[in-house]
Amino acid sequence: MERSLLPKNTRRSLPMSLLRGREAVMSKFRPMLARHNVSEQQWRVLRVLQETGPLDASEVCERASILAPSLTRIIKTLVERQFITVGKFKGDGRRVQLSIAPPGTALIEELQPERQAIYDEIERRFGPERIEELLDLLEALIISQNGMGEETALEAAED
Amino acid sequence: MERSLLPKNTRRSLPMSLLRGREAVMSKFRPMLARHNVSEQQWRVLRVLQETGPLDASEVCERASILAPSLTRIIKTLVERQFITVGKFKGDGRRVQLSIAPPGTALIEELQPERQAIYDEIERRFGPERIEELLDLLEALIISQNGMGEETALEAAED
DNA sequence: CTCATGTAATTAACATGTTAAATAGTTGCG
DNA sequence: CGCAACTATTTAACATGTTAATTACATGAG
Repeated sequence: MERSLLPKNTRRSLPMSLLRGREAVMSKFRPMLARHNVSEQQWRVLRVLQETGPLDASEVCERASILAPSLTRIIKTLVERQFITVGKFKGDGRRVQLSIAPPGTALIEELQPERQAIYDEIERRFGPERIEELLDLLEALIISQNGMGEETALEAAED
Repeated sequence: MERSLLPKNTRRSLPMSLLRGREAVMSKFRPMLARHNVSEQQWRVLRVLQETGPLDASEVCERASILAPSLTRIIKTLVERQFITVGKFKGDGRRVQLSIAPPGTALIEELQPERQAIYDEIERRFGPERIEELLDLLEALIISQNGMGEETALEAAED
């Protein structure tokens, strides 16, 4: 059976489409975050800590899809603004324990209604069923490509 | 009919899933680009110019999903490496005309086989039909959210 | 023609992405 | 115990994302 050729044009490219799709969604949330002087990434860190409870930095990186050097910088600003606290991780002196602080929780709760409204509008335009379909496909995509994440397909194909 | 609530957790969030999906795919291409000292964004500029022919900067921004200030910097490095050339745009002194140069074309052609192999591997793991499904859904998502791109859903809902 | 307005590109300033290297603490083996 | 190898985090250096301001040119109303 024949393999597909590469995407003919950049409009039909998977990385480009994922990027533009993300931008289409995030452009709705960005103004809200900007009004509260919180970056996307800072917001993701807050949400992860709120949702999961105290975590070490590596876990936050994993769950928020942020690289460790970026997180180091983000931690500084979030601590300065008292949205999170940094403590020692019990039993391993290398790790740091990150926890959300009351002002962080307050911010999340304050933004909750507007987040809901934005999400509703996105859902209304795109359709609730298609959102679920898309989330399912994305999850399947991620699972299908994981393992040997950083080696090239060429190397994998040479096994 | 009831509206859906916000995604319970960050794993099922549309922006996060799109980000992780893109990362899952790009991690396969990144090593190839790194070996040739080309960034993702530089590569997108080259591909757009190769595919479409000479364009002004705004068009490249649009097609490559790169903001104008980033493109200004990228142009400098691509010109230094002689991958593109910058000329005057006929009939409008504000615009610049970007064109791919022979070394740029050569790079794209040189990488073509490896790109194909990587793409084939991604397709093999995820499934050709699901790739098309995903691309269709992403296109529909983008179309559904466009127009009033930078206003908030709250404002849109207040009409 | 002229000036106010609008647009394309650049610059500025700061946050984040990204890879490599450095630091500090941990673990296991002899 | 003592050291080699490993792991978590940080730092460094540079590219890009992002918004606001600036510059240069274009356009249209009067």
